[in-house]
Amino acid sequence: MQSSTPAGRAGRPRSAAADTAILAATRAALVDLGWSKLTLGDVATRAGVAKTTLYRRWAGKNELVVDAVAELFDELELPDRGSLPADIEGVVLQFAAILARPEARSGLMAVVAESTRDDALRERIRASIVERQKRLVLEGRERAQARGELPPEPDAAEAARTADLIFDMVAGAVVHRTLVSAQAATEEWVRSFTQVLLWGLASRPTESGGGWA
Amino acid sequence: MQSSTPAGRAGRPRSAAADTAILAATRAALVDLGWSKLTLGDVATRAGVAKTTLYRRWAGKNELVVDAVAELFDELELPDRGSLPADIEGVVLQFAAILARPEARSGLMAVVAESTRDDALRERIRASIVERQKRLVLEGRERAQARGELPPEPDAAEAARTADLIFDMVAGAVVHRTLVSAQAATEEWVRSFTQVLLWGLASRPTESGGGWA
DNA sequence: GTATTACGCTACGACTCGTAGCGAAAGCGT
DNA sequence: ACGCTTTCGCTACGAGTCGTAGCGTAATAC
Repeated sequence: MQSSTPAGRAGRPRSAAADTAILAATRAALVDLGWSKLTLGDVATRAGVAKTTLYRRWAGKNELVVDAVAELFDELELPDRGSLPADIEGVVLQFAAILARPEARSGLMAVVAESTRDDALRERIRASIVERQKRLVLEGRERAQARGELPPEPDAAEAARTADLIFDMVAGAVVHRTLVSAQAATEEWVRSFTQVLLWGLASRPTESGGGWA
Repeated sequence: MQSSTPAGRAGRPRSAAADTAILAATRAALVDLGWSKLTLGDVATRAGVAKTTLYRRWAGKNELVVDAVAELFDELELPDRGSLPADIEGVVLQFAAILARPEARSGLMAVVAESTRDDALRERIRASIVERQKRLVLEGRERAQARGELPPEPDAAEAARTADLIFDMVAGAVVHRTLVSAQAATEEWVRSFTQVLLWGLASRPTESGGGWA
């Protein structure tokens, strides 16, 4: 016999308020201290919970920061600006605005760095951030196809490869511009970037050889 | 009266061998431990020097890792493959090969993350890695112009902006592909990426409005 | 009411940090 | 050859963080 509660075990349930408080405290600590000087003890104090509570829910600093940063990117949405170039510019500007926030800057790159030696962490990042935001590429393409700006995709595998390429180019360029080159992704820059991306994509063959434009 | 030695102060000179040993030991430690678990004491032991010697030469872990990683990218060179697309594909593949090495993966992203909160560190990265490798973009453009594949640049400022855009797109996309998406930059991927980049750039107006193609 | 789980708190050994102090070693200039 | 200057290796140190264990209490399901 199953219990009446869905997946509920017996006993005192975990406080959902504590979760949100901890994640918010983590972001605040990232702003004040950055990743390397962030300590779990400090986060616990800021959140008003015991350090042990933190260790009961997260395996370590990496996992905690991934979850704290992942929430930031959930506010991304694809604005309907009327045309594909305008849509892309809009979402890129949103992405740049998030990366301009210190809690995203220091946190995101740090966990990516750690993930190069931790497969489980990399998978956590992929699932909770990367794959989650790839929706924007897919939505954008669907909307452009509905507008007639893009042709339908004949080959599903090729379409997936193209989506991956776009995502790597967009996210990579914006991250590199803002974090490595340390220059703001201004509207002018975004416009130039979008133009290069779209014209370049227009040249892509559908596999056989010729472009579709 | 100046001393005869160029910039030499009196006293025992610093061992150049120690520098190379320390940087090599740092890369070895990055491979074995990654950035977060790398300790300066361990590096000193691996290099066969005292921990105090290390602190006399570098301010901290960040600066040390920047120097250790920067050396990796100095082996990049622009191969002459006969055409601009082929040249780009060649250098991108080299870049991807370096990023495939664990000492580059974990080290580079970690110091970039730290640099978001440390202006001096960011400047050190910019000078010793970013600006240093931007030469590849400039060389590639010059060579393509000599071949007649690209027109001469009328506006120097616009040319610099374009070079920055190219660098952000190339480095960003490769880094994102290999480190975040965690997929190898295969020849097929590099070919697709290069095609998009070049076709996109071909569309760029020289400022007035029309493309030059 | 009872079983079960989460929570807050304290304390702990192990480890790393960055620095200070010392004597010895290695060049530089005369 | 000789002193001057700087670096080097070594040891030791207080401060801080880590992750865990143990305990009594609080909150929920049955």
